Amino acid sequence: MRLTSLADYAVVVMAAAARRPAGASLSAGLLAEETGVPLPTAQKVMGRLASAGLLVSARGAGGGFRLARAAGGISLADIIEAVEGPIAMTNCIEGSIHDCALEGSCRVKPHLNAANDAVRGALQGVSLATLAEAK
Amino acid sequence: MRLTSLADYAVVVMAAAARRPAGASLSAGLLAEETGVPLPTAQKVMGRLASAGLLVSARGAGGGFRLARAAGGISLADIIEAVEGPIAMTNCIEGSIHDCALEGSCRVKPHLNAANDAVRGALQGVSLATLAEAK
DNA sequence: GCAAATCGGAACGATTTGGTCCGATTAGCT
DNA sequence: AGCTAATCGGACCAAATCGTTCCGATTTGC
Repeated sequence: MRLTSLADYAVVVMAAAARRPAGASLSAGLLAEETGVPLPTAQKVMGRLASAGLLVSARGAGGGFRLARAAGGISLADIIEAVEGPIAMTNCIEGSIHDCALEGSCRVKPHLNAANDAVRGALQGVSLATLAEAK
Repeated sequence: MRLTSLADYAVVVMAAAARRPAGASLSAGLLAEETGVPLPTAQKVMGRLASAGLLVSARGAGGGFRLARAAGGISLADIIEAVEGPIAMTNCIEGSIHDCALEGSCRVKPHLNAANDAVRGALQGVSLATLAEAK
């Protein structure tokens, strides 16, 4: 139940981006310097955020990133899923993966499913706009 | 945001133990056979559950494990913490660890703290008695 | 006193993760 | 129009964690 360092960095970077004027072009170098995240790591993180559709990227000189949606429309769950993959406490909750030998006779799966929804709901309730607030 | 396989197995084993009459002596071999969890893995998991205080163990022939408390007094969060360690989404939330270079100037930490409490609350709200129900 | 059964901890291999680097692409300037 | 500089995108490699297995310590029952 711990999120990876990359996801942690992703939250920090996204919050920094949300504090900037909307529509401005943010380079990975700029946000890395502002947040203190090492540049190569920031590049990797922002790349994943872009391919997940949370950031839109522009290549070449003068390029960079910008938020794909308003900060209020991006949730903490979105950011975590962009970097870590689907939020599923167990493999058997993800629809496509069935590598659990106990599946079929497992008695606890439905309960875990409910718990997973509760956790996911808690993370979906936190918007990027909130994360960017001064506190 | 995915729990490890060991924690997953721990939930399955604990639910199986809770379905048995309270006070009975359950050996690792018995629960392994009943749940389908490989025996060596079940041993390791139950060892951790015992040292965390969720199970009490008795050594020697005729020994085994039994629940330390009633099933209603054990939460899903307890089981996960016994196997995985404290539920803390980021290192900086755990009090004793301070290996984040951003700490001190980090703007998002208080918000993550609130999110962490929400997740933890969702897991504490699920009791082992519920998990042991037929569905 | 002996033997069987069970827990406890240590060691190994595999998978995932985190970090770094170099190539592809595009705008802006000369 | 060509060139240069800046920036993203993907591939590669080291490190840590996780999962599994095995063997030794301990205790009851005969």
